[in-house]
Amino acid sequence: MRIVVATCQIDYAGRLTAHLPSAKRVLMLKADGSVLVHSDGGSYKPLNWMSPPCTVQEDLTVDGQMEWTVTSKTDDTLRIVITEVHHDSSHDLGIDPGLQKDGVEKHLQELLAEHPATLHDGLSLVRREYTTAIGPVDLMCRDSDGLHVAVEIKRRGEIDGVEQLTRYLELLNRDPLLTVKGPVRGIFAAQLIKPQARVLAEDRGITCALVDYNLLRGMDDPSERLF
Amino acid sequence: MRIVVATCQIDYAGRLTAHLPSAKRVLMLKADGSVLVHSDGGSYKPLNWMSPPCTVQEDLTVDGQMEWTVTSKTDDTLRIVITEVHHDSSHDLGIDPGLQKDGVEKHLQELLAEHPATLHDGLSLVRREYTTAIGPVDLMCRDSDGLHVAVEIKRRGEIDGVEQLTRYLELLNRDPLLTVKGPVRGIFAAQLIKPQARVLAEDRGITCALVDYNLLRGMDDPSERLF
DNA sequence: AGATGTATGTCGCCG
DNA sequence: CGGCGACGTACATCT
Repeated sequence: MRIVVATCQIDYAGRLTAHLPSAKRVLMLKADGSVLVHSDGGSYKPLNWMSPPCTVQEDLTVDGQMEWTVTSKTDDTLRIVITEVHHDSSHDLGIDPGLQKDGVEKHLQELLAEHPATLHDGLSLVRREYTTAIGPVDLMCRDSDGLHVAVEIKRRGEIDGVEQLTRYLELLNRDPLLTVKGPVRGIFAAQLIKPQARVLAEDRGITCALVDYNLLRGMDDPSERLF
Repeated sequence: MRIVVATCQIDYAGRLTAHLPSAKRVLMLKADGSVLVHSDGGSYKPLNWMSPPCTVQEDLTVDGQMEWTVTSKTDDTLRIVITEVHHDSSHDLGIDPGLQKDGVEKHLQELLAEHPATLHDGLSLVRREYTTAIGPVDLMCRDSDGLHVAVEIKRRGEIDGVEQLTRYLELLNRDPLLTVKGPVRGIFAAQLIKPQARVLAEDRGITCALVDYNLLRGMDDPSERLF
């Protein structure tokens, strides 16, 4: 990792064209050749960047300015003209052990697969990621009467999630094997359900279920968790 | 902007929970208080971060390690325990003049609104952002026979864009005022059209039009442009 | 402030 | 490698 603080102006040409007027900025050159241009504000997104794989070529212009030309395989180019270098240092970071995540949709799905009855009394799991022609249903369950129940899980329940579940239900209810005892019902499960999504779901006869992640996690075997 | 290269371990708790084991990483502290944790790979996205507005509190643990606690208004927290500092420098960057972008969908739309005939011979503009109940049609045009033509513009033409135009056409073709002389046709215009999108569009009777951005820009009045 | 649509989105999974 | 969906999506724009 090389870190350069420099007064520079930048031109990017790729999917779009962009220009950065001359100013003092931070340039990060990662080991894989990727380049990030950061200012002192904004968010984690750089002003400009080049994703790997790419190559950096360092040149000197006729008037003695340093110029970097970053080129990707897809012909995107980032041209950085450096007027003044304020800082330049390199650091060997090694390979990062990586990030351990917890609490995303996949994890919610695992927990609900273990405890389907928290969604509706008497509910039991048939299959996780139940495959259909238009995509996998998060959880396929059966209630105490033997009726099938399709569960769509979201961290945040919005309208598109209800649409997704509606499409699944439409398809599933054409399957004679699943509808022997009656139609397949739907449960829309999320940690937070937006009012519009709730209205749409209930209008379509889909049950909404709020998921308490911390409660579920507490029910889970703590010895399996790292933290 | 403060840049620290340090051996550190990190815990994040917010919308999700995440943990980073001890390793050498680059920490960027921006003037607005935001913090970015970068490794030597990946893309422009940091391993972990905290978006502004947030505050950084610097402490010393009982065993003499440096510890940063970054807190946001929404109670997200990022805890960074630093074992060893390899580099630490601060730089006054000032306010960045900002990025000038060129070639995004909006700009394409402006250019095509000025030159609709490049999409199809004899085409003339009726209205940009033609409002319907399900959203605005990018360009509403009329051809040399007086038939209405709805144009959907994308930088990259993919299936969802075709779906969008299909929905518009379905609705527009129910309007007796627009269909006096015949049905409303569709043109799917993009700088690049993916094969699947092209197949779907043509199957639905939608014409595909590749847009040559540089050509259009050349037709445009150059005195209006900055570069 | 909330809803909507775009993004040089990126990332990961699965075929 | 392409398609598809999730993301701590971020971000701008409009209501």
